[in-house]
This record gives sequence, C-alpha cells and structure tokens, in this order.
Amino acid sequence: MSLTAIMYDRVMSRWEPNARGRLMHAALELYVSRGFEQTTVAEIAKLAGLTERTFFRYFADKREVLFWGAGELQELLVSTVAGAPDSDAPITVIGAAIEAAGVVFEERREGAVLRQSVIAANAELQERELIKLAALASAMADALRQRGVKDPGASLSAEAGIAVLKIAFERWINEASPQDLPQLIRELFDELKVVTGAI
Amino acid sequence: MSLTAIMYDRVMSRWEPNARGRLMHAALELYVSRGFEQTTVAEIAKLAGLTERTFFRYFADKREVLFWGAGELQELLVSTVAGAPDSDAPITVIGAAIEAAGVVFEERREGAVLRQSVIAANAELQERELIKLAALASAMADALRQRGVKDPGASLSAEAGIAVLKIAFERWINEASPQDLPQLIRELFDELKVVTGAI
DNA sequence: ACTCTGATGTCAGCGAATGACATCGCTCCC
DNA sequence: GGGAGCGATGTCATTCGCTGACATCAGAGT
Repeated sequence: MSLTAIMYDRVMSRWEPNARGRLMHAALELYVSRGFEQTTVAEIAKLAGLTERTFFRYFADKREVLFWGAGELQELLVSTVAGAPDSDAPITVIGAAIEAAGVVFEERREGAVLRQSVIAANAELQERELIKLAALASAMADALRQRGVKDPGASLSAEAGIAVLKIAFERWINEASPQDLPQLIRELFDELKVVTGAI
Repeated sequence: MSLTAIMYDRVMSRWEPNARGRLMHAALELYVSRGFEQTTVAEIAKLAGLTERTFFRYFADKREVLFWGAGELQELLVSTVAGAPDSDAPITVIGAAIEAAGVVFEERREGAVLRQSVIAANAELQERELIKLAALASAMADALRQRGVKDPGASLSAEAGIAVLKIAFERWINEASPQDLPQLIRELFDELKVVTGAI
C-alpha cells in the first residue's frame, strides 16, 4: 500500500463522506424497523442521500449490504490458521481460528444481535449467510492444505469448525444471560470430541 | 389418505398430465443447455406448454424447481434417525441416516451429476442448496432430540453428518472413476473421528 | 344440461438489477 | 488560476423475477 494510495483514500473520503457506510447504516436501520422485504433499495438510497444506482455500485445486491464484514472475518480465520504452530493438530488450529472469530463477535455483541434479528426473519438473508459461512470453511480448508494437511481431513476439520461456530453463535445470540462466546466455542469443540467418539 | 383422495389424484393427473414434472424437465433441460441465468421462466413455461404464471404456482421461485426432491430426502433422514436402535450412539444414528441418503444418490448418479453441474455454475443455486442442507441438519437434530439426545450434542452430530455428506457428495461427483458413495461416507465418518482426536 | 371446483390463462404492476451515457467535484498540471 | 483528466454519482431505459386480481376452461357429480 503506497503513500499515495493512502492519501488517495483520504481525499476520496473527504469528497465522498463514507457513502458505503451511510448505505450500510441506512439499510440496517430500515431492515430493523420495517423488515427486509418491506424495504426498497430506493428507500435505503434516499435515506443515505444517494440514488438506487449508487447503492448497486457499492453492493452487489440488496442482501450484501448486511454482509460487508465477511471479508475481514475470513482474513482473520485464514491468518490465524496460517500462523498457528506447526506442531498443532488440524482441529486445534481450526479451534484457535474459530475462537479468534468468537473474540471479535464478543466485542461487538450489540450489533451482532441486531443484525442477526434481521437475518433470522428472512430466508434469503439466511441463504446469504450460509454461503458466506461455506466460503469461510473453504478458505480455512485451503489454509490447512497450505500447511500440508491432506484433503479429507482439511475439509472435514474446517467444516466441523464452522458447524461449531454456527451452533455457538446461535446460542450466544439467543440466550438471555449472554455466555462468553469464545468459551462457548471451546466447550462445543470439546463436546464435538465426545460426540464423535473421543472421550 | 382416503380412497377418494387417491382417485382424485388420478383424475387430476388425467386432466393435467404432470404439469409439475413437465416444468421440472423443461427447466433442467434449459438450465443445462443455456445456463441458469440465461434462462427465463417464460421460456421454461413455454417449453412445458404452460404459462409463466403457472410455473410460479408450482414452484416458489426459479431456483426451487431444481430442489423438489429435498422433501423426500428429509423424510428419509428423519425416519432413519427415528428408526435406529435405541442403543446406538447419536453419531452412529446420524451415520446410518447419511449413508441411507448416499444409497439413494448412488442409484441416481446420472441425474445427480447433471443437476450438480448446473448448481456448481451459479451462486444463487448454491445458496439454495446450502439452506436445504441446513434444513436437513435441523430436521435430523430435531429427530435426535426426539430420541432424548441433549442439545449441544444433537445439533453437533447433525451438523457433522451434513458436513460429511457435503464433502462426500462433492468428491463422488467430481471423481473420474466414481467411488461407492455410501462407502465414501463411511470412510469420512471414520476420518472425522480421527480428525477430532478419537483414534 | 347444470353447477361446482380446481387448474390454467390473462393482465397489470412492483421492485431488483444492469447497461449506457451524462454530469459533477476534485486534483493536478501548466 | 483555468482547463484537463478522473473517479464518483446521477439519469434514463430496460429486462426479468414475482405477485395479486380476475377471467376462463375442463372435467366430476348431480
């Protein structure tokens, strides 16, 4: 990343004060208050002070505006897998990565709950979430293969990790007294061992 | 199911010779030849000798026409879980169910390959497939809870089983010399035990 | 024949998404 | 300091997925 690029960003954001962020904020607000289906893209754009056409320049579709953070999350998972000690077993590596993701969510519980309430109310959004999770699993499996883990094991470990994340996240969101998500993740990995026959 | 209902079905199908089947066949043909996005619902309906409006009376959306079999599959999984011996461990029960699903696919490999080639080429279809798989996991988890399996274990076992199915199915589809799918599933369950720490 | 019912067709319309082109704000360079 | 250039945004038109309302039609039972 060159200095000019950094300056360029600053310049661009002065001329256009965070259009993407405004769109994301407006979309979430409307999705929460009226529901996803009852909100039109034109309404989101208007609330953000932009036009419908511009919305689709920032987001591939009406759903994607809720999933902007997925890229960062994937980077976190991949880099955690890549940076784990060579001696760690694949499932241990995946466990560390999922736990690191859990820490990030734990820091932003408010937003996560709000966002998830929108997603839970709409099947299309659940579909998008599932494909994002599948992409995370795929990326982690790649990262494991990069470490020399052979293939049925790499895919299985990654998918198992995502399964744990799904279940842990769901419980963490829905429970009245919020447990610590990273700890919940650790417990579920332990339970996974129990369930699969390891004592 | 009463006798009148059965006669009713026969009568209906004489007056309307399998409209749903015609639509499914027409859709698959066009999705394979032109691709999913390049096919309009109007074209499918025309090829089936019907109108666009009728298509949407049989299928909720353009994607759903490819996933009509999911209901049967879910019943198979659930009934297999429900019918397993009480003494079987949860993961064993899930293994039997997934294996039963594998047998069904094994009997219809031709169609599965064709169908999967369409799905693999389109992200929207992958999303739909993932939510169907998630529904299968959810149904199996319910069936396990019905057997008295407690909750983190029930969900984890079901999700792990679906993960195995996903990976096994993908390999089974893409390998040149087709392995036996049920056997592949058994091997992956064994590998899952290895991966999670059970030897 | 008559009616009743369920399947299908017709029509109008909304909203998501995209391509083509115009415009505007800013930076840079002379 | 006044264009030139460029990237972000707006405007316009269009396609297509999808839905509601209503009409129509084929056959079943009377």
